[in-house]
Amino acid sequence: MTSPFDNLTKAQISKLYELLGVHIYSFSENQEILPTIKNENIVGIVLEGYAQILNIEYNGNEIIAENLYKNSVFGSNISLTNSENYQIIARQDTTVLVIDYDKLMNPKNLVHNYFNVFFRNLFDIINVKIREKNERIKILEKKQIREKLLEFFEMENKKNRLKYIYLPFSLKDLADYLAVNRSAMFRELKHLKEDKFIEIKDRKIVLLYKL
Amino acid sequence: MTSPFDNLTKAQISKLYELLGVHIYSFSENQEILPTIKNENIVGIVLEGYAQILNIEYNGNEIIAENLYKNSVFGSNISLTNSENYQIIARQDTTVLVIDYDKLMNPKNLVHNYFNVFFRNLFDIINVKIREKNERIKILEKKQIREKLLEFFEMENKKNRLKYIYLPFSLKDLADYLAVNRSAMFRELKHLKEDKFIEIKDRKIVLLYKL
DNA sequence: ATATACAAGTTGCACTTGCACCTTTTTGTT
DNA sequence: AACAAAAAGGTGCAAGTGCAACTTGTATAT
Repeated sequence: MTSPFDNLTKAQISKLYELLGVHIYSFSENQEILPTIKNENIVGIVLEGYAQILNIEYNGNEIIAENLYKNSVFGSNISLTNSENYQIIARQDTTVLVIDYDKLMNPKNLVHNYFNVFFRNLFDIINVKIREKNERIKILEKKQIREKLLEFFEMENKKNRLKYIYLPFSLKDLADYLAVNRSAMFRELKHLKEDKFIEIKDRKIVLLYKL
Repeated sequence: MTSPFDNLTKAQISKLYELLGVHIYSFSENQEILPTIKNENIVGIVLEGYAQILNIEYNGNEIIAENLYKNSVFGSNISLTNSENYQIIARQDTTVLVIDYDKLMNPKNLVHNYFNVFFRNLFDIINVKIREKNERIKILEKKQIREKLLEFFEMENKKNRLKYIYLPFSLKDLADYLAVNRSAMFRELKHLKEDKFIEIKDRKIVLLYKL
């Protein structure tokens, strides 16, 4: 997993900070990140901690648009839609580095090798993000909960090639990820158990049809 | 809209081609693109024409994963999932430039300014792609067809700020984009008309609630 | 002018899902 | 140990949706 500062020395990172005029902000747990500069064109990098991007719907519903872990990259041109109806919340004490997008894209930067190394790292991180989004879309396109679940199992299974998968989050969060009603998903999981497709023990799901 | 070769002279593009050892392939209408090198780690750029990435489901269903127009960038690490169940089909006579991903990411490239300019263009193009995918996800997360439609209208409306939108594609394609059954979507459009939310004339949809 | 192909539009019906409202189990806190 | 809070698990029911099977409209080609 690439980090934004891979292959850069401390001295180069300092120079990079200066070149891009970065700002570093710290937020405590449950604090809103970047409420004031939200509508500006920025790129953020999570240096420490854990935060979430939430989409806020007209009815007040909050949907987790993205999880931001250490080294995650986000920003108006990267992970956010052009809408204003979102919020970024620190879920732990979190440190964020903020770069002005125009400064990042300034062609003059390209003469500095340390910048180009950094930029290449960003490219790599963003590519991973696209792959994740493609996976989610492929699941959400499925019309039935059973199909969504099986597609999800298939994808998780491809990552470790075992006959079972470990959920990286709670079943409740899985329902959100699949964008289906939680109890409807539970019902479908029960049917899958009854049909001997799967067995569930806590967060371990055994894929019986893979045996 | 950024193209991969913005701000590069013909001479620089030649040097770039040499540096990256690019290959250029031509495909005729309805021909499959890259059937042989599909599983290799590549980045493709559409130089001319129009193609589509199709996800192929276990039951043979084909879902349009992405439209590739001129200057679109695609590839195993960019727009494709890590599955093998997809196909890229030329919908017109199409010319594609292919770069080996490892060659693209070779740190030695970073000493060449023309490479860095090119790389920056790719970054820009890919960011647009992420924004598009975020928009689609935001729509697909909605549980009801009506909500999906209204979210779609909202997003299209934000792009031109008028009281109506022009569909960029057919209603059939809209149903695919929203990942819902076509006739169920028609039914819901009819309800929206009956409820005086919208009026439809061909591909022009008037948003009555915006008036 | 006729045939062909495809998008648009419609309808009935069975099945799936969301939702509201429960209970039980697990987890964390004082 | 007692309590609160959250996750897991469950159920009835109404509403929504997918699907199949149509009709109508429109454009293109022969």
